Amino acid sequence: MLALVDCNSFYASCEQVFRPDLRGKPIVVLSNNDGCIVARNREVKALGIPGLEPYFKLEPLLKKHNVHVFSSNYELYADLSSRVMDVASSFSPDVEIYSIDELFLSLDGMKCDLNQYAKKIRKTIWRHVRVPVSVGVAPTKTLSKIANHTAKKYLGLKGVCILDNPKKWKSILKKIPISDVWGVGRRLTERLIECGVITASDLAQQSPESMRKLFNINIERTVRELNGEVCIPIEEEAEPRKQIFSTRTFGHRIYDLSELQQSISTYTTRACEKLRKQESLVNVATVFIQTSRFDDLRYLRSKIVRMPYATNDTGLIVNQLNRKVKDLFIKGLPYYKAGVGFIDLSNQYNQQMSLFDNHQPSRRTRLMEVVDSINSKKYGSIQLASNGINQDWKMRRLKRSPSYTTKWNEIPTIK
DNA sequence: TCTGGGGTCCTAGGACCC
DNA sequence: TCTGGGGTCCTAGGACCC
Repeated sequence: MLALVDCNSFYASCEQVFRPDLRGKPIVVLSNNDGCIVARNREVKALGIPGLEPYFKLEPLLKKHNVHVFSSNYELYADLSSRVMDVASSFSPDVEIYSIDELFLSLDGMKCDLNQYAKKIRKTIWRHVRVPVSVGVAPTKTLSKIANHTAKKYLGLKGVCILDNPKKWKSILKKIPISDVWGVGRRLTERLIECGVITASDLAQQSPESMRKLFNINIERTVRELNGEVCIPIEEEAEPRKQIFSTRTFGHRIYDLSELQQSISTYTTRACEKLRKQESLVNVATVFIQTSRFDDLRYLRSKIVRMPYATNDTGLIVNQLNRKVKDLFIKGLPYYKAGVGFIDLSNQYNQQMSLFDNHQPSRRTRLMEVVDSINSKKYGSIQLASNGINQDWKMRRLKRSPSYTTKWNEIPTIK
């Protein structure tokens, strides 16, 4: 058996941890740049306010209902997330942290009442971190997602749902629309409904082989998982990413090549940190700049860049990419977003060397290690001048709450 | 004043070469 | 009148997740 522990409207719950006065009040959290609503708590959902909609469109409605609005505060969420993960991880030797707000726990070999155990997980996390979670228990990841979804939906279940035999999950699956199944998105929903597959139960009854032929191997896995057959195992060691991206929309439209290059330099720095963390080197990268799809002048161009050798050297990569930005840049356009992606990676310790190829000088490798170790103590202590000083293009976060747990001068005080 | 997320993986199709 | 292969690289965009 497998437990999926998932925080309830995580970002909104984080905003309440140090603001007990907001308990029971409606709260939304906005995406980067205060663009879209990305988290709504139960009270907001009850008002019928939709998620992933532009904030400026819903602002009047939110004001009318006295909804509390927060910019995203990733410093706070990341810190509270790691506390939730620490506490939850103490309940199983085998865990997989799946995203910032959810993790899978293997309960194999546990000789205990699953319902009692799930309740204890929930209660302990609340006591230690003051973040509410729901726990879904089932034999496969896909079913535990459904169990978790059910635990959240029916208040009477008190945040816990156990689907440990076919009889239990079969009756639940009939009530779950196909679009709520993990791995089934908007497009697949349309196509499945055309085939008469409306509920999760309908999908579970399809033959896995024919689903593979009609769609792809992932749907086959979903069908099998809905029947209790494990196809997607717990991965304790995160597989290294095959691609690494860092992209952002700007705080406002920018027109200036040097500002674009500052942003590319900053995003490349971030991508390089992810790259070194997973002990990879980049062979091929891509860089893009674009205008908004809502502006009259649509422009999106990207460029593939081959590195002279497999590298994790921020300085070298920034230099290579910023040269290409110059080629992509057209004067006079209102740029809205830019980004970099490392699309061909190899392992740092498993390089196929050639007698004549260049490779990264070892002093550069050591330099990167030193930079990372300095920045691990205080992020941003040391960075390239090419990132810019003022960074006027950076995103807006006008309604950000304090970083209560990660900045000395923002620690809450008790009067 | 003006506002519209970010990340990973995958694939269709065009350009180019032989 | 319309057709005629195979491989690689690159770009654009889609699908899904949170």
